[in-house]
Amino acid sequence: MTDTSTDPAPADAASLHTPVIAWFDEHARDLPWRRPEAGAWGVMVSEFMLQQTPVSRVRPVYEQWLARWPRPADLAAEAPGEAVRAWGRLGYPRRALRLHGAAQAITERHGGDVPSDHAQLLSLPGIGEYTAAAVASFAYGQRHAVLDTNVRRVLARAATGIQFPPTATTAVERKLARALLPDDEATAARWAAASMELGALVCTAKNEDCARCPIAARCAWRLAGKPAYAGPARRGQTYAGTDRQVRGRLLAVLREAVAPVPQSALDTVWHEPVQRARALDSLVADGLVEPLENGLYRLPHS
DNA sequence: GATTCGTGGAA
DNA sequence: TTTCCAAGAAT
Repeated sequence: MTDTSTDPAPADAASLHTPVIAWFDEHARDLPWRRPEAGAWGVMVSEFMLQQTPVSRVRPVYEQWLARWPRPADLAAEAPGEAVRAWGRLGYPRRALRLHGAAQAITERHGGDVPSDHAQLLSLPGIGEYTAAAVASFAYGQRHAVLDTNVRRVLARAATGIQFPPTATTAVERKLARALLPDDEATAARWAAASMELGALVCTAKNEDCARCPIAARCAWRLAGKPAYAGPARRGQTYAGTDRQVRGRLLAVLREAVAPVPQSALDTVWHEPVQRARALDSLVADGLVEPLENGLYRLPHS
């Protein structure tokens, strides 16, 4: 072993927490779902909306939702189609359906309060590994490894020394995240939010700003000379011409409509009849569109 | 484990 | 203009 006593310390757990949390105290964005009045329901709604959708687009829709449905029971009492309509253009509208379903489950099984138990959260529709940990940590201050794309990138760089984490979360990443979790519950929750914010604002996927990073001196990736990503090519997602685009156009028509629309109104959104029919069928299968007996279509009423 | 599922802003 | 990618989940 060579003498590395003059080199910066490697990124062990304790040396990361303090500077990252201190940075967070100074630079955290004032987001509505971080305010105390948001409550667990506000945190949960924001987490659904933030799944693959940027903060800037979520913010206005979030405000509308919380004003209209301040508690889970308020949303649960609505037709699911109203959730889909209010989802607007956030994308991935199945999230709206799942959030509505989660609100119903909370109303029926949890007395109308967002559960604090991780396993109970995980059992709700639309809540997976990340969101369950996020709600438990952000809303209830619990100690969980919150592994979103930001945290995974921060850990990949600071601790592992690679530019990007693997495509899907691995067991190795989970183990690392747990090992780096502060022992104290409140500190762990703070660390989760802080490390995520660092990835969102400074340690970004493109154009990372190491000059503003509180742990740049201990970052394994930077110390290694920031080697380029060596893993498999991350194939870009084409969109034009896909079923997803057709589904999006079909649903846009139904969101704007105040009454059920005829087939002919849906036919105008796409020229190719086979793909058009396949997309509509898939929307019906997903429960996002409700076909009526008279050949009309609408957002789901039940 | 690989695919599918929207949308729009920025580089 | 094209490409990247943004607090993932479900299958």
